[in-house]
Amino acid sequence: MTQPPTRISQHDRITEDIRRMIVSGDWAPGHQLPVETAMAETYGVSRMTMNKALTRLAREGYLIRRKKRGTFVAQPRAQSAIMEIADIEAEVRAMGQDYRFALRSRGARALGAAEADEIGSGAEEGQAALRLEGLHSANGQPFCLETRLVNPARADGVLDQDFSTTPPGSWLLRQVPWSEASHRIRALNAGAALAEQLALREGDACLEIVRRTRTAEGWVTWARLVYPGDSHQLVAAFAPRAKTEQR
Amino acid sequence: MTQPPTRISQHDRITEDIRRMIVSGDWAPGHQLPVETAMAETYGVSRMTMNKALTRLAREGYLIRRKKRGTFVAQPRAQSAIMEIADIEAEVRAMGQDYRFALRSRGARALGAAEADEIGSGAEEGQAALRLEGLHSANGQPFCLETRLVNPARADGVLDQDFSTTPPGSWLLRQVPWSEASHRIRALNAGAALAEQLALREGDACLEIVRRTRTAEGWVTWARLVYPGDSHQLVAAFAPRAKTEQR
DNA sequence: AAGTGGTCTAGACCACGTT
DNA sequence: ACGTGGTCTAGACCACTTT
Repeated sequence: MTQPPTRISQHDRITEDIRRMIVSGDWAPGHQLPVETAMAETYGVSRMTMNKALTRLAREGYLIRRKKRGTFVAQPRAQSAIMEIADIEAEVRAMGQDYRFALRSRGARALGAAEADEIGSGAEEGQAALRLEGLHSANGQPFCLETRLVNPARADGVLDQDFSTTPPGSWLLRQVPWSEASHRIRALNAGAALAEQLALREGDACLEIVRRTRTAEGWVTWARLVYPGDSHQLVAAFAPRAKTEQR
Repeated sequence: MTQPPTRISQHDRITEDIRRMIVSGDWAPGHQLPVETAMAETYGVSRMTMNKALTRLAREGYLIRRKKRGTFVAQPRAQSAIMEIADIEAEVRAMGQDYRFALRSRGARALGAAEADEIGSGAEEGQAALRLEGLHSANGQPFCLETRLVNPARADGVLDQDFSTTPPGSWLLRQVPWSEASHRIRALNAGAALAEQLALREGDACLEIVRRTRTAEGWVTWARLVYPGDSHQLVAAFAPRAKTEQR
């Protein structure tokens, strides 16, 4: 009952073993696993340890567990996947390129009705907001045009902050901990103004990402990021094959 | 020591309690939590139960735990987020629209060098592949043009399958359990052929998603999905504020 | 009624990293 | 050396669901 000289924990070993059976197809979706106590005995561990592995696989979406029914291999999720949207500065630096941010315009003003509606999360017409527009560039080339609205009530000191060369996103990230964000991605044709800012021809395809950030207390910031479509792409590596943490 | 008449488990209650402290900002990033034993006593549970809650929060990315150092609130991740890419049929139906798939072309042939390179995951020039092209439509309007390559060696029976009205994605999902996928998203201008297929004007912006699917044994399928950029958008709701399952 | 997973405990030993 | 989290156990009771 003593552990062999391994560095890896029992429940990790068991978790990986079962996961391998599933992803290799040896255990097809719908396959029923032995009962917990039997598997514990098979692996030579206590039921608690076995339970830890099975519970984890269930939370990750590989298994479905039902009382009295048993434990089954889950159906893979319908062609869905997960895409990470990275921080712009980190993304540029990760490519080994020089990163710059330049503020183009700045102003404080009240929200319009359409803006408040777009922002959501309790934003109201007439509410004060800071509006910023700036350009992210990589090796001197336009990389992303950012338009941003910030709620001064949810970001203390934002009005005193100098964003002339520091992107507001980075500052906000440090100041407003643990906010939530929603995203929307689409393609659009560059208009005249956009084309000039991004050094494109009018009509060129661009990738637009709109990010809305909030805390439980209300909206924090709204950001629109526009990338030249031919040069930029979002990438998600081979990775999360199971569903997200379900909270 | 007996439980009060709650339906919720202790570790879930504790997990949510701590999570709330973090997302509300009461515990800022970097904040050090009391030691596990002390917190267990505070909550009136055993150390194992306390550990379950803390371990889970650490796996979800809210906490960083270091031996001898202690447990700390993590820094929020750099402006990253998670985007789900849904199944096309489900997506259309979710909008309450009529879904159709129509196969445009089909053929079996050997992979070219460039194709094999693009597919990756062990795909080799000269390897047999099934090539499919079809159009997904919603309420009779072109919704997405799909170009797909399938590895017959990894998808038994695919050559005998009739995809004239059934999208290959749905079939593959049922046949090839628990594969992994990587994704790439970008914007592009519609060429003449693409514009005709999607009923757009030449030059209109489109959203392109390339999905590569594989199992441990090798590549399964490669798919290119092109959406009219102005009508389609990817959306990720307010949700995963913590990092993905780390595996 | 019975079988299954869900939860919880009290105690123990270990690995690791700082001191 | 010491303090922290990491892991593990043997046993127990409960909740849920099907028979």
